[in-house]
Amino acid sequence: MTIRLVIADDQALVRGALAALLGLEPDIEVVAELGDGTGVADAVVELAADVAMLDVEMPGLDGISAAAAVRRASPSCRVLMVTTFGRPGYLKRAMQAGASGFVVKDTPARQLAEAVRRVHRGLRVVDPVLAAESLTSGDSPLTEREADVLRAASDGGTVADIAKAAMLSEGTVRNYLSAAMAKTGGRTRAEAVRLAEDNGWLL
Amino acid sequence: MTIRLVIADDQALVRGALAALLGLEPDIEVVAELGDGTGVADAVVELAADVAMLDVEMPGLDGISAAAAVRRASPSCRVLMVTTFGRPGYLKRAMQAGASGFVVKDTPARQLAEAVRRVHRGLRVVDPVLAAESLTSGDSPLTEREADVLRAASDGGTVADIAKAAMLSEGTVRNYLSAAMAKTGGRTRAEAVRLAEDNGWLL
DNA sequence: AAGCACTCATGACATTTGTCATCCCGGATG
DNA sequence: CATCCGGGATGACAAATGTCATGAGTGCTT
Repeated sequence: MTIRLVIADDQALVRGALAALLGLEPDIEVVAELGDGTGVADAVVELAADVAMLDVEMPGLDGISAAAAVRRASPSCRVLMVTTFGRPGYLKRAMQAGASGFVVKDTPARQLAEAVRRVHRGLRVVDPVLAAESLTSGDSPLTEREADVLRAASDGGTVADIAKAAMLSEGTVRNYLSAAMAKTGGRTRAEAVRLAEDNGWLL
Repeated sequence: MTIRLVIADDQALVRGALAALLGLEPDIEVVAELGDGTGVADAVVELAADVAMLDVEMPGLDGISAAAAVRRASPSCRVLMVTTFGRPGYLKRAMQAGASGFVVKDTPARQLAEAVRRVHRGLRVVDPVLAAESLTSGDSPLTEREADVLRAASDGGTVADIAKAAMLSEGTVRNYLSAAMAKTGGRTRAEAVRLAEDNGWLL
């Protein structure tokens, strides 16, 4: 009995290559390839998939939300997250969303099929390096608004821009930015954005 | 007679998957997989490769430099660049470095093998969307130092940090930043960094 | 009911940025 | 030879940013 696998990744090249690689395994059958997160839950139900392999960074519905949707729609289907960037914060969020595994894209290719089998068996698969980082980095210290403001600041606009985007007064924006800088340890707005992003605190 | 292909990409998962996908083609033989750009030229010579598939973003030697190295070491070997981000500036730089093709990672998987065959035949393969963007975006307006300073600014440090990193006076740094902001159209330092990065003007 | 954390806002203040004029030097380029 | 361009620097000035104290309202705990 083969493992029925659904793959979702926004980069078509990666998605296709991944499907080809895993399709070679005799015990794995790739039943669907999606380019974004929106249709994943439906596909899992419709095709009675056993495992869903999801990229964290995707247009439309992101991987974390898609994972939660899959778990809701089909609790018997395991979720394996695959990501380009090993942001510590992502790991915890993904696990809370019901993922069974979390690997980064520079893990050796042969380990991937094994990871799929493990999560299918109900085991958890977590990149050990990432797990360690996740423990040291801990939870996000940012409040929702602080994260919102940092996100709005991430494309480099002025305080006025951010205030407009977040529907806040300029003074308030500066306060939140100041708080975010203190909590992240950044000395400038841009540094705070970078640090928060690297930790996966901005979603 | 098969096409002897060398693949270099820093993400092991992608690299392996790509190799698996292309290895399925009867007329393509993957003779080497590398994780960075440093050994590519040597590998191409040693293995008498016909085509080198290189990622632009790699640790150590970047893809553009690796492409130039390959062309120098073995002019008969064609280079196909593959990139995650469709930065217009990369395209021109890659072509100037001697690449024959340039595709982004979200092109359909089946077109990839065809792209390899095309560059092997001596044809050029360029993502049409990217080609158009490249024309509108044009050359980098930044001088070398301006780009240096922007790069140093890209991790969010203060003017003092940048000055130290670039061995310049703080006033000079501010002048270069000001010039870079004017040329990129950014209204803040961070925005200028983002715009320059998006255009592929920072390497 | 009191305490606490989060949200939103002002106003005042010291720094930091961004802008501009101006200078010197060296290498192209006319 | 003169001129222009890039690299490097200084000083002055206006605007933006970062910091802090303070206040008020909401909602959740204990």
